[in-house]
Amino acid sequence: MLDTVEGQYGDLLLPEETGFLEAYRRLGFDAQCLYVRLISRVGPWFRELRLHYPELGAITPAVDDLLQAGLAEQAAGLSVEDLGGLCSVAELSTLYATRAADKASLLQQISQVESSETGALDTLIAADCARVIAPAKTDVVNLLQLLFFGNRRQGLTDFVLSDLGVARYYPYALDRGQRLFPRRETLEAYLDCAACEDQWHVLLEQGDEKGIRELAVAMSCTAIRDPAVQHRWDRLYNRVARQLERMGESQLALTLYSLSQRHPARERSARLFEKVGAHSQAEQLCETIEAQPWCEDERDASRRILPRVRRKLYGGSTSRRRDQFDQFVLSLPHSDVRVERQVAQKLSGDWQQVRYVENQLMTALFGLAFWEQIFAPVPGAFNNPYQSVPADMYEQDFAANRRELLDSRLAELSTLSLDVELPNRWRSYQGFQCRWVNWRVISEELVTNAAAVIPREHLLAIWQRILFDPRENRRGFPDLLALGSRPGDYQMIEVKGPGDTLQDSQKRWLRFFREQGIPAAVAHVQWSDD
DNA sequence: ACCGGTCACACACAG
DNA sequence: AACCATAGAG
DNA sequence: CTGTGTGTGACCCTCTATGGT
Ligand SMILES: [Mn+2]
Ligand SMILES: [Mn+2]
Repeated sequence: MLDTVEGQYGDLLLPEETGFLEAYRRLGFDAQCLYVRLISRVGPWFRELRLHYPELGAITPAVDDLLQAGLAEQAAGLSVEDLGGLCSVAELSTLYATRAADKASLLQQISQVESSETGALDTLIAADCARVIAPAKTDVVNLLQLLFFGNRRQGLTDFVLSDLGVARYYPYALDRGQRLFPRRETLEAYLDCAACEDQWHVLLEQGDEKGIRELAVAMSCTAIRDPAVQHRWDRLYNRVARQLERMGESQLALTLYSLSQRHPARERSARLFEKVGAHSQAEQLCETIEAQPWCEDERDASRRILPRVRRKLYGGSTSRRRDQFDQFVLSLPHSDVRVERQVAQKLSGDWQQVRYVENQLMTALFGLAFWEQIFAPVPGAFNNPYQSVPADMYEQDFAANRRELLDSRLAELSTLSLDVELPNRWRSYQGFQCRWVNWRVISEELVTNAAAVIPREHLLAIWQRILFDPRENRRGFPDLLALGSRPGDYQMIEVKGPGDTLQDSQKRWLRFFREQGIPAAVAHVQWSDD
């Protein structure tokens, strides 16, 4: 990891960071291993006496090595809480010759005895005849990890899971010359946003409303953001503003939403305008939205809000035509089994098979059909070898960034036999991590059957719509897929129990299916026993 | 980004 | 003794 | 009746040693 980061980002490392690289490389092998062990554990403090790593030989020289290199530090004091983390109840009882009902009260007693943090530490060191240490420079390691992975979620465990084969990643071409952080300033901008996110999480967890307001004000003061991290800020704006809404801080929420260029900022703003009685502003914003919606979900929301607002402004009534979908009603008894399963069971006599697949099947077929395009080496798409999807998978320009690739693949798919091609793809890629394919659920048999029965034109239409907006259109598929034995003999069925209604994403797919002549229906369940 | 985000769904409430 | 949560491991 | 908001549960390597209650 260090070599990769140095190669890719060596020029924008600070002296402390290059210093870390040198110091680590100068360590003996055992000390290097120990350092990795320590930073992988909770800590921060460790009793040297309790470090058992048979593969490392003696611990003491390794610790000496780390201390000398400045990659570990000795404790100068220990809070009673930290002491409790390092010692079991039995050990504490012996150390302080006391007993107590539970660990908490034992520590309570100890805090009476120990007047200072050095006291607790000295007691422990005297008993252990060994040091208490913590790994140092962990913040530098975090930074290097960020540079390696391009995100803050992944870390050393991803190496292990990959080595073990628990997670296998498709060997896509990775261009380390393409940098997520071209300059130090980009990195710093990312870290600024990250710090703000952390602060937000803390405040939210503490329910600190005053702190949240202050954070919001601070966020709204810096309006100029590095474009490379703008969408990160937008996500944070939306989250904080949503919380401000709940706190009744409409104005502050509106300010943050106005800085965000990410759904649902405008939808929420329109709702807020309506709520505070600024109907003409709500109207204006809805008109803006409908002139150029950021996504279909936003457009749908606006179409609900705008007529309502206009009614309030100008009176009158506008009748909205309701969606009409193919539907039927089923009577079922109450049961522990999910309604979807019950309906599948009930319908199974009419079909070859009825599968409860929800979003999983169509997304999987999409993933299999466009695997090579998804994993194509588009600049910036892959920052590390452990990704299950390109970085821009859910961005608006995913398809635009791969236009030619996708077009030629679409042309291929319109001539290939899909009931051969899709199972072939399944076998080629089986087990490789891909966000579109849940291998646990999608069997080769299911892919084969689906591809044999669902007409090519239907699949192509569905895939085109997914490509149009991969973020939104990967959800909302009906619960059930009923397959017959002949091409074209199938139906998708959305099950609705009593009190459940179609969601916007579900309506959008159902409307699309209706337009395309794709067989789909809604099964309304009523309880037969009440 | 510190077990969170995403999805489907049940339920409550307002008009 | 039975049970549960957690950390650490590959 | 519709449109909303809110809260719940399931799902994301898996096994085991340890320690606490
Ligand atoms: Mn469902
Ligand atoms: Mn359903």
